[in-house]
Amino acid sequence: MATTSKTSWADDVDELEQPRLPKIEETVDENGVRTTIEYTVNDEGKKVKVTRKIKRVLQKAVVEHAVAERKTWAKFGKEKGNKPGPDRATTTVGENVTLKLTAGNKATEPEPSEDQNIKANLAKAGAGKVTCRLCKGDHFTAKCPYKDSLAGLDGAETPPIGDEDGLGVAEAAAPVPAGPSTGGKYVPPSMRAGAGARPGEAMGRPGGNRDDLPTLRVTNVSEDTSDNDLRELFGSFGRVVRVYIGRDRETGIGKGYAFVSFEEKAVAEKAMAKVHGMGYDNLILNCQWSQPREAR
DNA sequence: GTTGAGCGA
Repeated sequence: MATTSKTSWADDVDELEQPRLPKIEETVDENGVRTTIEYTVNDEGKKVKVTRKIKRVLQKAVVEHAVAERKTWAKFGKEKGNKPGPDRATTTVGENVTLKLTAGNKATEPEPSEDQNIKANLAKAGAGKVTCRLCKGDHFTAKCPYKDSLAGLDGAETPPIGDEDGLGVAEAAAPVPAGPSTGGKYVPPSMRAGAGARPGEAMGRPGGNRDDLPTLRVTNVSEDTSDNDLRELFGSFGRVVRVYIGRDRETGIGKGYAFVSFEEKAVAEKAMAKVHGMGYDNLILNCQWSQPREAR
C-alpha cells in the first residue's frame, strides 16, 4: 500500500538523519573548565538542551614526543581548518588500550573476575600454600620427612563396618586394635599403626620405599632391553626387587639407562662388580650406585 | 647422551 508521495527511500533517510545530528557548542574557560552544550531532539520530538561542564584535573603531562608532535599536524578532510585536538562533536575519545606482551599468561592476569575472587577467598585459609597433613610443614604429605613415623596418626576414628550390633569386631579387637581409620579403606594388618614395623620390615625386607633400597643405576643399556631382560641378568645374583627402565614418555623407547633395586646391599654390590663393564647387546654396561632422586 | 612417574591441598 503506497501511502506517501516519496519517490526515493533516500528521502526517508534525509528526514530521519537530519534532526538526529546533535549540535554541540564547546567552550573552555580560563579555569580549564570545558562546557559543552548539546541540542538534540528526543523520542517525543521535543528539543533537548544538554549542558555538560567538565573540569580537567591538571596534571603534569607526560606525553610522548611523537604524540605531541602529531597534535600540531594540520587537519584535513572534513576537519580541515579546525583547531588541534579532537572535536567532541565528531570524535569519541576512548580509553587507552595497551597491549602487554608477556611470556606466559599466568603471572599478569589483569583483574580477577568476581567468582575468581570468591574462589581466592575460599582458598585464603591455605593461601595457595601446601601444608603437610602430617607435620604441617609446607610440603606435600607424600614428601613429608616424617611420613613413616607419623602416618596413621591423623583422622578421626571410624567404627569398623558391621559393628552396629555391638558384637563381633569390637570383641575380637582386643589383641589387635583397629587403629586409626584411613577413611574406610582396607588396611592390611602389617600397615596398621601399632603393627610395630613398617610394611617392608614386617616381611624381613629393609626400607619402605625405593630410595631405601640398594639400587644400581645401569647405563649404556641398549634401547631394546626390557626390564625382564635386566631381571634375568641381575636375578642371578640375588633377589631383584624392582627394575625401572628410563624411557621416552612419548615414544616409549629406552633412553639407555635403568635402575635395578635389590633386597640386599651385598647382592647389589656383587652384581655391580660383575656387570659393570660387561658386554650386553653390543654395548658395554655401566653400573654404579644410584643416588636417590630427591638427593639430587 | 645416558639419575625414574605420579599423586596433590
